[in-house]
Amino acid sequence: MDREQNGRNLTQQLVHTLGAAIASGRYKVGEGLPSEAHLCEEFGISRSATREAIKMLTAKGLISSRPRQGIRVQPRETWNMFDPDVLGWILRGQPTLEMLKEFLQLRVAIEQEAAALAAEDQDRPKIAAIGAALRRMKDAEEGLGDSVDADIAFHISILKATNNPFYMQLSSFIETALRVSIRFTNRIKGVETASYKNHKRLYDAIDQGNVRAARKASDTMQIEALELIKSELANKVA
Amino acid sequence: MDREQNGRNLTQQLVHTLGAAIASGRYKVGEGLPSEAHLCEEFGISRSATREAIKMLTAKGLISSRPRQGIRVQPRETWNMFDPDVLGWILRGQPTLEMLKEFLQLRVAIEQEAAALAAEDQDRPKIAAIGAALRRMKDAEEGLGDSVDADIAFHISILKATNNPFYMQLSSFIETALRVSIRFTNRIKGVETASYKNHKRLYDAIDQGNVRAARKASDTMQIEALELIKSELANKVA
DNA sequence: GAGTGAATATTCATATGATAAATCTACACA
DNA sequence: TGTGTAGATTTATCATATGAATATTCACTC
Repeated sequence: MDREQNGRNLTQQLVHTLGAAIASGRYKVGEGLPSEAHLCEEFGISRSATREAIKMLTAKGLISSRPRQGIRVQPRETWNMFDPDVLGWILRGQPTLEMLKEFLQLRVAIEQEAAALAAEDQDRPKIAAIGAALRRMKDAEEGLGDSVDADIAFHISILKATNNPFYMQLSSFIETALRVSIRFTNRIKGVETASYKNHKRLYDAIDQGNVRAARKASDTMQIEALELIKSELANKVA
Repeated sequence: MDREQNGRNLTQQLVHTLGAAIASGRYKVGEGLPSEAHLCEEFGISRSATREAIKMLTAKGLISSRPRQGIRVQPRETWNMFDPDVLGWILRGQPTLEMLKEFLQLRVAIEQEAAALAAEDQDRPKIAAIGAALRRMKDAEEGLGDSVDADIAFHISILKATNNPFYMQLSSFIETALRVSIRFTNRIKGVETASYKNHKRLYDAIDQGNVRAARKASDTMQIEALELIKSELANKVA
């Protein structure tokens, strides 16, 4: 194993190496990974480090480990899909259009309601943070700063403005999903899709506490992207 | 530590003991847990077992561990709230009304869209499974079987009918949230709140592929509960 | 006195070897 | 054919030693 990989320690490195391998399907569900002893040899590290990596992957639901049975890949239903690492491993591979659609179907649900909650909650400092993110998007349109980062920051700031820890916790999920989606849609359309106008409409609705308008603005933004992907999917099949 | 705790091995036991302690707030965020060596002594187990438990909790985002700094409780934002274990530890404690409200706010988003997706997708076998769960609810009303279990099975079957792995993965989240919520609302109202009629309306909408009606039926079911909790919250404050 | 940097001590990280526990497999036996 | 037992394999746990990282302290310089 490449011991220079980032600043991570051995255990972390192995976790990411194996996690990515499992997510990519290199090890099939149900089948076994190499045994503990075999992994040590393969990566040239001690049993402690290996076992700790195995335990971390177990905690994320990717594998199980029992005496005499060995280490097995668990069915995907038990994977902690909302764990940022797991999500990253899945997406880092080859995100299929199908997968992108599934992401967006969840984003539609989450972000729409988040916008509504933010509008309802009226936490002024946090709404100000949304405004700041909006300005960053405008700046980005004029070449100042990265537009993808600004776009993501905007969406995250809305989640934070819900003051609901569950929505806040979805930040990393949304961030990952969004980054992949944006890259993908930009590739399809050949242009940047982030539209300042749509985002401003959403911000204004939240700022004014207009729950219904906030929900609608969020919905509008996402349905576009979802339709795009669905039509791409249809093309692929045809 | 009680070595007879379930069939779990030492590491698992320690994970659950510490996880529950952290979630309950026994160890404050930012502050340190006892050091590795101290934990070994306290629970009478070896360093390997202790370290593996620490790694599992790290993987779930509850703690961090660095040389010379020790083991620290991470801020709640980094906890994997959607990990069934973490969620269980949080709820097993004393779920506050506030927390219940937050759950429900997420359920509203998820289940509403899930119902819409199920109606749109029209996966007949899975819709049949929703019908079966509905019948179990009816039976439960007549004293055959547990009504809470039947209620939960109904909601889970809708998630499965979306054919979207992200929604499916939320099953355990919804199950936990639902079980706690039902117990709570029943206590408040002094009666069973599961209403067969509402659930049937939702099933019919999905069965007929009526996306709009499905969304609305799901929404109606949950807004009721949310309003109940909100008014309880208002009472408490007053 | 303030700031800088080296020495120190503490704590986690890794390695290794030994033993225990779990459980699958196969074989002998009824 | 079914059942129980012995053996083999693999993870689980323990114990101990050494390495690496870093917060703290304190002496030193300006």
